Amino acid sequence: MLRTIFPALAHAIDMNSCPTLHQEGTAKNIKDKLQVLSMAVVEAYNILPNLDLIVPCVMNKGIDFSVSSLSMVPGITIKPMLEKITNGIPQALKLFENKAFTCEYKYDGQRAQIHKLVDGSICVFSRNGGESTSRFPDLIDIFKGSSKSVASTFIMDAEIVDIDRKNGYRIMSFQVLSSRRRGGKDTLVDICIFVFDIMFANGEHPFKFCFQIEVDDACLTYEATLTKINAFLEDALCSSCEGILVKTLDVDAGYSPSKHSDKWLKVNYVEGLNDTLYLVPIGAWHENGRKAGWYSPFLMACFNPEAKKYQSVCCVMSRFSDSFYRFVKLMKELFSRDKVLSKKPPYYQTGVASDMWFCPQVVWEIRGAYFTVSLGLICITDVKMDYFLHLKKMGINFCASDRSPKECSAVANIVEMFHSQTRKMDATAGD
DNA sequence: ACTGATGCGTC
DNA sequence: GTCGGAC
DNA sequence: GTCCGACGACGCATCAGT
Repeated sequence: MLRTIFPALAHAIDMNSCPTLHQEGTAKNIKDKLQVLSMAVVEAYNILPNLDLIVPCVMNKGIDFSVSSLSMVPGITIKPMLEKITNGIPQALKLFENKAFTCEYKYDGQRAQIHKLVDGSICVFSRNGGESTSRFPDLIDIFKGSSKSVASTFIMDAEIVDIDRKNGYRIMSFQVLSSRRRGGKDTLVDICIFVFDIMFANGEHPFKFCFQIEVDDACLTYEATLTKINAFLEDALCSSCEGILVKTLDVDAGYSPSKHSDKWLKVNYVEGLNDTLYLVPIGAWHENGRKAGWYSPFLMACFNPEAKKYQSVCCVMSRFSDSFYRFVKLMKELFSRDKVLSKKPPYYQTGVASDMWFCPQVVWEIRGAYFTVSLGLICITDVKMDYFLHLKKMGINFCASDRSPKECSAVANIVEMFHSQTRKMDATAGD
């Protein structure tokens, strides 16, 4: 839409409202002008995604239209600024070489754009611009109680996080936050709001102004900086955060709506789990659509030597590249005919009902960045019955290892890995 | 009143 | 949110 | 390098069938 419809719209409006345009100057000149206009319309849409307001303005201003022709309007969402994903702190440092920057925790919650309208009411919008005011009556109360005299209107960017105030202000996972009853009234899940940007206040656009800051640590060596940020990331992970955001403070710093901007960098995992998991595919679901005829996801299990049972650990997701499908036929041989069991065997322990069950045949190497834990189903009893561990950011080596199924990872190993990971995932909420 | 399938919105 | 692929 | 559509997990809400 940004690269097709809006430019076309801008051209159409302008050709219509300024018929003499194509008589002035060279073709290239006109093309350049329209290019600039297209960009301006796109930019305007990002801060005011409402064509009823943009179109009349473009018609009025013609080729002179620019983003400053319009203003944000409390009540209409700004397209949220997005961060660029990095694979670790060294990459972030390289991108911000010779730049001033700051680091923040990246909380594991729900993005919220909070508006105070001219009539004084508070509205909450989600990342996708949907209104979710009714889900957070307690947020409204907080703002009603605290912002009366500060600003008549504002638009701010925040993260809503679940916090356990009765238990040492522990920050709970997104999973717990999302278990809130919809439509208000929920006393079980207490929230906390971390505001990290103010895009609009009392009719002004603070983000248009450059930061005036004093730079700390300007003389630190690369190694010292790396150490310091590593420690900060460690703190964030220990505080149940998803990772950290590294934000530039340079002269071009500012809010860039709708951009996976390289002004914000996300570092949310470092190396991945130290150990590879060796898991056995014990079942699978049928896949539809483009991948019809193939299985996904696969249900993966580890082994419990005491109980002599395979216990489910996670599903292997279906995100296979097209090139992978060259091996589909080969793989299918592994899971067809006599290898398919008629029903779930007693030595498979899982609460999941997959479409089909396989004999334990092969071991796949699964790498992951960290575990999360979720409601439902079953699995690693030491963590909690009725919870299901999930590996995030998985990588799979389908070449399989040469281990036999019984030599796959043991339950105890996986539980130990879960408990020792830096990022703390709460497994006891809701009790 | 319970259950499973489906829908919708979040990440 | 991630990912792969088109541009 | 950037953008965008197609995906996935997972929660509650809703509804049809029992």
